[in-house]
Amino acid sequence: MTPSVLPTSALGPAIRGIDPWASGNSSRGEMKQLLSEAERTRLANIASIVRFAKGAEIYHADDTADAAFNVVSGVVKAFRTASDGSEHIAAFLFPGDVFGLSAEGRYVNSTKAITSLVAYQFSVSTLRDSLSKDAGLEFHVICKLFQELRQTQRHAFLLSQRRALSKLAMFLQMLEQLQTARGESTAEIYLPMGRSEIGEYVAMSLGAVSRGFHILTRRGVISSRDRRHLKIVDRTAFERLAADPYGPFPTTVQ
Amino acid sequence: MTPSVLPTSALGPAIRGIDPWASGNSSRGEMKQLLSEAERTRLANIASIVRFAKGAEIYHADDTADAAFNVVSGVVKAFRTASDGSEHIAAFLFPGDVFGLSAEGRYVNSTKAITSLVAYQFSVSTLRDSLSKDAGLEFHVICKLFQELRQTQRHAFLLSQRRALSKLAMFLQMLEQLQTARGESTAEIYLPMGRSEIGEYVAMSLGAVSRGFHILTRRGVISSRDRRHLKIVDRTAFERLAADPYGPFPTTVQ
DNA sequence: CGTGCACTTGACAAAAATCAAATTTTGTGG
DNA sequence: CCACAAAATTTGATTTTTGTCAAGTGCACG
Repeated sequence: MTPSVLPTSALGPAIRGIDPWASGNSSRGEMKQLLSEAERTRLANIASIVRFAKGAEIYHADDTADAAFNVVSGVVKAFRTASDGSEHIAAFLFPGDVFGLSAEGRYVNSTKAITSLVAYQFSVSTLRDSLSKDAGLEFHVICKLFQELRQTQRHAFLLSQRRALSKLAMFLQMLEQLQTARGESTAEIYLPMGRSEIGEYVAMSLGAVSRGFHILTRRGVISSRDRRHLKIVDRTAFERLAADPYGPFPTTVQ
Repeated sequence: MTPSVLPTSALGPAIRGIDPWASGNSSRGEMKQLLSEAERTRLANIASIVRFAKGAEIYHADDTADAAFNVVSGVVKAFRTASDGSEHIAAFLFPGDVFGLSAEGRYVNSTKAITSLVAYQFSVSTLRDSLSKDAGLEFHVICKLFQELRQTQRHAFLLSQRRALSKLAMFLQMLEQLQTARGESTAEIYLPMGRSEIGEYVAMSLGAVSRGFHILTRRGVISSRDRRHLKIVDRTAFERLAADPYGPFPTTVQ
């Protein structure tokens, strides 16, 4: 982990999420910037910007957790290597997400940039000080944690599906919703990760993932411009496969 | 949801968990009371004690989330019913756990008491006021969220296993560790839930769960006094099956 | 413009889901 | 405390699905 350090940018760290305590939650799928201008500026002062090349490891599971990160651009995978060498991906982290958040402990997962990555880096001890002095910030951490918890519950639900096609459809639905939440176009779904990484996230063999996409295409549910850009053609069939009782971005936990 | 309301007890609400910011984390598996005496008393003043009979529904998914709960004794399941009628259990909640925590939103899961249950009940709006006035309490909520997030990540990891025996072993390991964490005896593992509920949590058919226990018994890995009380006989074989790269209670997230 | 790595595809085996029937437990009302 | 009914669990036979292993194929990067 030896990234190049750049001067901190003007805007400052950004945490995207939903306020679970907000009243009207009409805009399903909308994630807003949780931090105020002032908070972002304050955080910028204790952060540095780091870059990682595609494929670079950011930290390794069980390393001492002395830094936390906030994604500016790019995508990160958080994974754990099992004793038999297989990898399980616990989460994909997108711009506005936070990872490594902790202190005086050890990282649970390894993290790796799956695209070229720009992120804010925080010293965990410094961050903790700032947190304890700023109730507003502390509150926003709670909001973000709520969101991560929900996202992980959805992942668990995805994994509980028995049919490969359902898993894939739910996975695509998640990506699409995250794309929407980031305010990007929904015309096409972009897959920043490879087939085997999808397999490691949805718990299917590489072969089954490939086959699954093939079948979805043959059935006219999706169509793809190339391996990483696809479109939902038959929305009805897609939703039926992805029937996810957990909506896009609800408001409550458990 | 029409529980009997009793006068609030002396001790007050209790939240069990680990402080992810605590320095030395030597005592793996230890969960401590996160709230101070004062905090518990303060919370007791805005809570009422409620009882639910075994099998009673506490609230239903998509209901308006106007109350949060803190388990005093008994076990709760948080689940979601899929469109095809099948149920997926997102979590089991034990004494010291919190559920329904949210405000002005709708519950994500349904919850049901799987044993007779005693819990503290909070009005979500009142609780939110207390939270915003008490930074210490806010901090402890963060701690508890960290722990729930970790637990959910473990659940996801369990679900990513392909072999039925591994899933079961990991499930038993979780129960055992929670038992330890609650300070109960570890001589025997107690299963408060039925076989089908186990299946709904680990994503296996009822039959596969039953067969799985049978095989573990036949192989001499476990032995059971009755359906709900079992012992680990061959610890080595057990750990090999349950090889869980996520330890009992680590300190970091992602 | 080649050379690898990532992906696809095929054949087969293994594991768990399903469906159905037999048993055991649990809870209830005499 | 016992007999019965209902519910939960075990067990068996069969089918479906996905994992595995092994070739191909093609896209991407140097």
